[in-house]
Amino acid sequence: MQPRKQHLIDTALILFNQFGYHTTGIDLILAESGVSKATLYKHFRSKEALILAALQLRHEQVVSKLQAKIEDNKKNQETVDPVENVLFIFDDLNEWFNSDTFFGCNFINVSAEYADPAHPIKLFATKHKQVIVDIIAEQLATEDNHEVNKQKADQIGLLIEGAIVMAHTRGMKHAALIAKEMARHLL
Amino acid sequence: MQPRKQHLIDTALILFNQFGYHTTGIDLILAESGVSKATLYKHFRSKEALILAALQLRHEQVVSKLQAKIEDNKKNQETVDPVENVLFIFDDLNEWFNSDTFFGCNFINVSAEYADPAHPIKLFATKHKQVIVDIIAEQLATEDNHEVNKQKADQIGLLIEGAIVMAHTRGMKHAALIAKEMARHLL
DNA sequence: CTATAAGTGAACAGAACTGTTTACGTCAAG
DNA sequence: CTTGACGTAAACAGTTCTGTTCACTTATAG
Repeated sequence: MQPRKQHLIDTALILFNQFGYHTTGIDLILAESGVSKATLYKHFRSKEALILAALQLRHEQVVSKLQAKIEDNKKNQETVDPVENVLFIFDDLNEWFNSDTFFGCNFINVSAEYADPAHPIKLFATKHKQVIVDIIAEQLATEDNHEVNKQKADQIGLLIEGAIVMAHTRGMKHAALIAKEMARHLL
Repeated sequence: MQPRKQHLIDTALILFNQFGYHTTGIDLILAESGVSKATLYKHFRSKEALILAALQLRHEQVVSKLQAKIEDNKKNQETVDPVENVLFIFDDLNEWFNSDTFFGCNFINVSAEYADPAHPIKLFATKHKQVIVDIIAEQLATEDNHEVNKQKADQIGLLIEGAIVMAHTRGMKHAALIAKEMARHLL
């Protein structure tokens, strides 16, 4: 990956998340990144392609951080505890909400702006959410009863979404702690 | 309220919700409503004013439906049951998710598009969410301990947001039933 | 040294939007 | 029957966006 291209994606991801996908124009991304317009359109054939690349980056960030933490937990545990191996997610959310880089979830936000369920951008967001829940289900897996695991994973997923929206639209930075208590109660 | 003005607001609300706030241009609203541009700008000084009017309408719809159901429940109960007086919300959500007029929550969506917390549109969305939670807290009120009620109301609010996002971004129309089970468990 | 790939800057086209203005209908109430 | 509020149609101004093009520069590997 050429450095300019990567820099464009990095910059675009931040700006899209902070200001929205329609609101953020190409020119702002160019000004902020210091890249010329011709270069942008050499690497991406449209704004939509750049949005998808930014979402792809975010997806990889989230998934790899999640999996790294899971690996880490497994190393530091002699006995694997499926509950604790999921609850840490809410601590991560808590950190995120209280950072100065929290402007809501890219995928929830982009879903709001690209409403058509058949739109590639919306499809990507849907897929991302599904992947996260699948990873959670995997963590909750015990020897038996996969159906129950999937149900519990959906419940955790619902709590995550709820916490993000609560933190973003109501500004309640402690939403992750509320969700964590609820998750502990349910698991 | 003049009929044209009301018709503009009604049309705008539907289109904004279905297609998004930036995507939906003035011209689409005019074409769909059959009203002229001059008339629109006689009633609203800007697109933003029309958005706020549409959100106000939606706010009133949600609040009045909620309160009507609460009144109804109180009449049909000899003993007031705070839990059942809140759980019905998820049945309403379930109907909504399975209707053909579900395109996510107006206020969550508009929060995604207008990210600046000081923007009047975002402020309106924040206020709406707070009003809903306050109504729920009121329902959960017993003789003592208001602090606990507020906490439980926030939990219910979180479940509602989670269900909406789950239904909207992942297309899971049964999300309200999942949330209802979780709510019953928590209350 | 030179060929090639990558990038710049600036102008431009074309589309889409918001918002304004003007000249012209319609219709009910006094 | 006329006045005034309400509405229409259409052209227009002005801005903002995406996307294209082209002449020119820089960096680097062989």
